[in-house]
Amino acid sequence: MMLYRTLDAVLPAFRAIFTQFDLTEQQWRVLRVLWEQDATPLLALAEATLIQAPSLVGIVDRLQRNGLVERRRSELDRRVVRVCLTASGKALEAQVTPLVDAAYSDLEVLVTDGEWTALLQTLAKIADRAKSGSRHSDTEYGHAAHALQLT
Amino acid sequence: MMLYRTLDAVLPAFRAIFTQFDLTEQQWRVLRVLWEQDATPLLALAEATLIQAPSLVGIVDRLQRNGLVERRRSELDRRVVRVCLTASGKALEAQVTPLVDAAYSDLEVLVTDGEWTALLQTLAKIADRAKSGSRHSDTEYGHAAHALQLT
DNA sequence: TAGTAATAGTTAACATATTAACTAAATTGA
DNA sequence: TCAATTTAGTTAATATGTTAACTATTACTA
Repeated sequence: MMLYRTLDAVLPAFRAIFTQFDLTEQQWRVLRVLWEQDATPLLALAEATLIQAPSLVGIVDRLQRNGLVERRRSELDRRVVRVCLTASGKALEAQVTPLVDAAYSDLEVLVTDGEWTALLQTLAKIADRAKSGSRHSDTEYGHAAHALQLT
Repeated sequence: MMLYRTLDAVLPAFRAIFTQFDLTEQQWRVLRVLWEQDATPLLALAEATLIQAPSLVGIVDRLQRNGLVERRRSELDRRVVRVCLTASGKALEAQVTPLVDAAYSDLEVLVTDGEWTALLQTLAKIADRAKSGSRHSDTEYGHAAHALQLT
């Protein structure tokens, strides 16, 4: 899959940045959301980062262990756990973001503006339509419905 | 990253196929290569599947445990382990491939031919140039060289 | 209002990714 | 020819992905 090959080529540059701060790519994805909206409930964080809840639990565990975030149980709805930045977690933004932005800029130079917007549009289109197509397989018919859809 | 969102939308349709045959996506990627070129050395398999060797060891372990492949040590160069299909492994191709091809066809319908080829070309361009760019960071300079490159 | 269903988060079990270190076998070069 | 290096594959340690099941709360409904 070409998507994999592209990720495979692009990610190392970003990982090189993250390892300098003892972060993983996923941990950065979580922090990036929190830098925008602190105190996000865990499930909302899962949706925003495209990381499923069970994975996120471990990621937040490790961020917490490293003193970058903390969990706070909501008083209004005691099922909700809000993930909050600590002082160190907040401070990290100023260090990491410039490097990541610069790496993005390096990427954008590789293709023309037109190619870039066309790429994002096509990917968005595929993601959108593929997702709505696969929703039907979430019915009680399961695999059978999906197999039918393929023929 | 849009690439993630796209994979996230596209992969479930394929996974639904694989689970019917007790396969994972990675196991299928390995089989797909073997169906083209049986008896492939493990490291060559790693390169062809974009799966790193340490991951591949476990994947081949499980394929072997399920009776789909077997390991054969080369006589010419006794370091080399060739991964070979068993009869069941070969038989699986006729079952899985049609379903996967159909799923691909479903995807191709989502966008025009022009968008599709433009997408692949742009991704290939990015993958190619990003990879050659990051090769420099494999020098003795390590992170330092990379940080410089970013400024 | 008791009983049931839905929701938020977590745990469990297994498969995979990533980096470093390690073994065995081959290759190289003084 | 033998010591140093390289190569193929593996192991180890840690982080993440995936699915199912489970707990604690809250919301819904007869």
